[in-house]
Amino acid sequence: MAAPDTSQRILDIAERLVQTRGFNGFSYADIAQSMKVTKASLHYHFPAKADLGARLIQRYERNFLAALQGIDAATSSAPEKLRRYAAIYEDVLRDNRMCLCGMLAAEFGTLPKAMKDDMRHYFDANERWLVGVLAQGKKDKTLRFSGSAAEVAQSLVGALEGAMMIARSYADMGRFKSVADRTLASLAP
Amino acid sequence: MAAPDTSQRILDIAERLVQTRGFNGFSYADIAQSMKVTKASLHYHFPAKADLGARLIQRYERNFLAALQGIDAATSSAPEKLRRYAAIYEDVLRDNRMCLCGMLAAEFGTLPKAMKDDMRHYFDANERWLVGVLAQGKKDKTLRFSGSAAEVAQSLVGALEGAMMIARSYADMGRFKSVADRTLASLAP
DNA sequence: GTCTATAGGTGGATAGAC
DNA sequence: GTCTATCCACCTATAGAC
Repeated sequence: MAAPDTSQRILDIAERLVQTRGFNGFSYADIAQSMKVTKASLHYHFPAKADLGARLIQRYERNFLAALQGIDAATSSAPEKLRRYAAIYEDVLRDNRMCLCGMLAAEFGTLPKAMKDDMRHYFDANERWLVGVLAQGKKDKTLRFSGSAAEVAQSLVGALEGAMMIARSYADMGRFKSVADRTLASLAP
Repeated sequence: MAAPDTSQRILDIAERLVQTRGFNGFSYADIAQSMKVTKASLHYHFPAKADLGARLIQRYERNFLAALQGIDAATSSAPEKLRRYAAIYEDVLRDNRMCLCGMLAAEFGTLPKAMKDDMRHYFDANERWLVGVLAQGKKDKTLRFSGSAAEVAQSLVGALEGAMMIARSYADMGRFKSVADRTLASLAP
């Protein structure tokens, strides 16, 4: 097993920094110190911070979608899929991180255009998957809800992101779990 | 009516900046430019940025609690109180702002200790008021929910903050309204 | 209270040697 | 690919005149 290449290691460290401190809350100096290289080396891999940011979101979405495919492969029950979906958020929070794109949503006003677009692309993909699960659950009567699946998907994402953000400020996992459980329970038939 | 004093005008401008760009997304130079004074003048009123941040949260909480008292004075119906509570968020969002403390929750990892404490104080006060409304609604059977009022209050705050944050990224008020309506409807008896 | 001037630090970014 | 050295813009903050 080769060591992960430098670009990937940079992304790993930058990802954690954005998730804990925000895109405006870290600098190349932070990454350089953590990797024991100079700032100049980092600019070889990612010329501008905006490049780093965009690549960060793209990789995050790719990994997230892979996790969703993993859920699809592991279970066919709609309620169980939603539980595992919420469990992904829970794992991120347990690591004291915020969702990358939830964090960027707060900083939206200061982001380069490309990052704004990539961020929305992430939420769109997210909600498309949820709409599929919700439609399936409604069809086989394992889920019940009023309104469109798209509206419910938006509510779910918003509720989980918001609960995550606040629970992190209280360093209280239980707070997140209780909200997640309540939210999923509201879809029980 | 005297013009608002300088400290208040600084707070007004800083408040909007934090709500749109985050605490790490603006500088004294931004305020100075907007007020047509020098940065040095600002330091006379708020020696350090951390002082400004803390006073910002304290004033925000005071104003928010006053708005909640206004709701209590205007109506005695629990469901109507919740609708007006959500309408406050909606008004903030319509102005292209995020909730001040929702924004700070994202930046939590980088905030001075005093600001962290003040921020949680805001959410605590917020939830205390909601718990009162929820208890009243349960008692007079105008609201129905399972679990404790405290859990529901936390879910409400999280759902509204999260929906707000994401809707702002899409510049889509409808997105927020639909989530808020759904969330309140889930408490109907 | 507000100004000019400035200190001392950090930000992102580049040139050019190795 | 990584380094040293450096640029310049910007940051928070202070001293001292007015």
